[in-house]
Amino acid sequence: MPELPEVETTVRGLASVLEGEQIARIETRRADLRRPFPPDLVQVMTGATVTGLGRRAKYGLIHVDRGQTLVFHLGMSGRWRIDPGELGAHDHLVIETGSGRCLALCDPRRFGSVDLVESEVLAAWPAFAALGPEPLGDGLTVAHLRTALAGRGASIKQVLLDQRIIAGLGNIYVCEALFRAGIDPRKAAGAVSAPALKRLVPAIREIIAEAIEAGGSTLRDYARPDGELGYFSKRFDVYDREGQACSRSHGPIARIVQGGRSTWFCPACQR
DNA sequence: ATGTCCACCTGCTGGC
DNA sequence: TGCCAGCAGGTGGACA
Repeated sequence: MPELPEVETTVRGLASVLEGEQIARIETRRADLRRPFPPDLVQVMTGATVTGLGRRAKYGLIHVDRGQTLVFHLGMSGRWRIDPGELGAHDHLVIETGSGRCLALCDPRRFGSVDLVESEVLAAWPAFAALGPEPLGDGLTVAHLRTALAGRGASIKQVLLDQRIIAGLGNIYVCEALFRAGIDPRKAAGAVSAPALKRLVPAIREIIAEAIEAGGSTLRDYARPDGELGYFSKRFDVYDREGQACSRSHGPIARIVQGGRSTWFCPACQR
C-alpha cells in the first residue's frame, strides 16, 4: 500500500496521461470498493476535461472542469495501470481519454475508495478537514509535534500513524523515520524528548523526500502506474528486516506488534 | 477524548 | 506436492 510517496508517484504518472485531456469514457466494473462508487460518477466525468492532478495525504485528486474533483484512495493494494491492454478481475474503474489512452484502477483487496467532491469545498470535505500537516509542507514543525503529542500515552509509533497528527505517514515510513531519528517506537508519544522531536522532523522530511525521489517503494503488489518499479524499498533500514544486521549498530533488527501492526526497529540505536 | 481491538478483502509465503 | 495459518502498504467503527 501506497503511502504518501507512492501516491505522489502515482499522481505524477497519471498527470502525464490525463492533464488537459478529455475523459471520453469512464466505467465502473463493480458497484463498490470500500464504499459504493458515487452514483453520479459516470455522468459527471464523461466528457469532462481534466484541469489538474493533485494529492492530499494519501489521497489522489483528479480535478475536472465541472467544479468537481475525483478523489481516490489506494487502500492497501490499489494502483493505477496505464494502458493495461487486457483488463483483469481487479480492474474496478476504467477511464479512457479522448486521445485513446486507458487507465485502470486495480485494487485486489478493495480497501481503496473513489469519491466525487466539489472542488471549491475540498478542504472542508470530512476526510480532509481533520488531517494534520503534510510532511513536506510548512506545517510540520517541532512546535506542532510538541503540541500534538503532549499528554499522549500511546506509543509514538502508533500516534504517528494517526493522520490527524501528520498526514500521509504509514507503517513503512514511520518505522524508517523513527530509526533515523533514533527514537524507540515503544516510547509514549508525550514522553518523547525535545531533542528527539528536533531530530524527528527532519528525519520524516528526508525519508519522504528521498522516497518520492526514488519513485516510491515496491512491495508485494505496488508498482508505479507506468509499470516501472520504485527503488526506495532497496533502501529500508528497518522495515521488513527482522533479524538482519542494523546498518549502524550491526545488531539485529527486532520486530514487535503494536496496535496489531508490525513495527521494526533497532533496539541498540533507538532509545 | 484517548486507547484498543477488529472488520473490511484477496493473495502470497512459509511451515508442516 | 498440498494445505492452512499468518501476514501484508489503511481506515474507520465499536467499544472500554
